[in-house]
Amino acid sequence: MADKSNTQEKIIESATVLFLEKGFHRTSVRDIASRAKINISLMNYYFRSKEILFETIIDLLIGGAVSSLKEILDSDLDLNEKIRQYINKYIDLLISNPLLVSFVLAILNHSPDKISKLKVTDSLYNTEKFANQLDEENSKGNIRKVDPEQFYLNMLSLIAFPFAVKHVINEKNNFSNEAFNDFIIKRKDIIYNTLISSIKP
Amino acid sequence: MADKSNTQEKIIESATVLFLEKGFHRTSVRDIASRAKINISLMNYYFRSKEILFETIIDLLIGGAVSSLKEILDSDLDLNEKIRQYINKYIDLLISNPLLVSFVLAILNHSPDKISKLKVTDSLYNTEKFANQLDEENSKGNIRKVDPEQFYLNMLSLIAFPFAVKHVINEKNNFSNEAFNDFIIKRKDIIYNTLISSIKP
DNA sequence: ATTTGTTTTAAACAAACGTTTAAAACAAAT
DNA sequence: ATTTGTTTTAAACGTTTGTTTAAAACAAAT
Repeated sequence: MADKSNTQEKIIESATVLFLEKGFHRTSVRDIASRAKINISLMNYYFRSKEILFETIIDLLIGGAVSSLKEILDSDLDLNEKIRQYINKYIDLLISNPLLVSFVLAILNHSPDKISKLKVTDSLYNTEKFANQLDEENSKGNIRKVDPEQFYLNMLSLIAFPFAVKHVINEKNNFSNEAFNDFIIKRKDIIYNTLISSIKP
Repeated sequence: MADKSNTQEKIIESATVLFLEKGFHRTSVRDIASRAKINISLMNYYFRSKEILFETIIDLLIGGAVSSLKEILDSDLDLNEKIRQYINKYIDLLISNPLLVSFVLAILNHSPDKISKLKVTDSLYNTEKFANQLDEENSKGNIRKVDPEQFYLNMLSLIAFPFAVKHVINEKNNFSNEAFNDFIIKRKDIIYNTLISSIKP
């Protein structure tokens, strides 16, 4: 038999790049086929439709990425250390795939129904343990009283937003991709200090 | 003569809503025409192309919005008061047009060339005065030493990002649009305190 | 009443889209 | 050597896309 796995992988690889770069609607099946150097029909042969191919790739891209973040958030780590590790892991993850933020935001705003069925939901929605931890630390007098929902959103905003405006940041500061990464890596400490000083009693 | 201005406005109004909701590529000229209850050809009669109509609307939406923010940033206000006013005005602006963030982010990532020619550039790029102010306040010993670029990005992230994930926030917390606005208005103080406590000496 | 210039209309354009079809090419099993 | 099942191919499918055309409708000026 012919090499099924090979072409299937080629389709996913090419489609992933294109979907990340141009989004769903700007990417045509002919784009995908020509980049993967395969016949157009093979896209419908292996995946039943462009839509299904897209959802497959969403799962591949997002599913694995955020499950590791949820682990940290649900761990028994000390609050400060948990925040530190969460920031570091999240930023490392986004540095290795800087288009992920824009990709998710695009899906969120063009087809919100798609995201709620996906694994992102579980990992972004379930912040109960972290919220309880914040409440408990406040009861002990270790930190100020905060709305956990707002605090978590602050953390997420400071981590993710810069990747959504990467183009602007780079143009404004004449950054190369390496300079952008340096700038982002510096943010690990900055975000940590900002968040910690905002809850210090 | 017939009512030229009326139809032109109808086109802009309808196209604005659709572009904001669905973006450029998901909005067809037939969508625009049927919503404005006009003939398809009139879109090409008043604006030469869908592209030009889109750029016209970008200028209308963004141009006016951000120029008022730049005024605050370039003013001679005391640092704390400037930060306070900037946050408040920005959030008020986004509450009155909650789709603006997603709209700009979509343009940024699908056609970055478009945004650099626009008025957003001037208002987002020129943060020199604000940066100098931060440096000066540090020299006086009033605030900690900070990278102005990072601090400004923090401010922007905390303000804008929640609007980019409005859908997720609402679903997670069972928020109505009013509840979301309440949640966001509470952020005015939260963001201010977070930023100020991060630069306190 | 006729001319003039502008606005609106219906119809069609070529191009691109996602998808389907039916036959060819291929490798393994009988 | 032939059959079987899978993979690949070329061509066409019917829609939808943005845009153009040419004629009609219209209001104001002569």
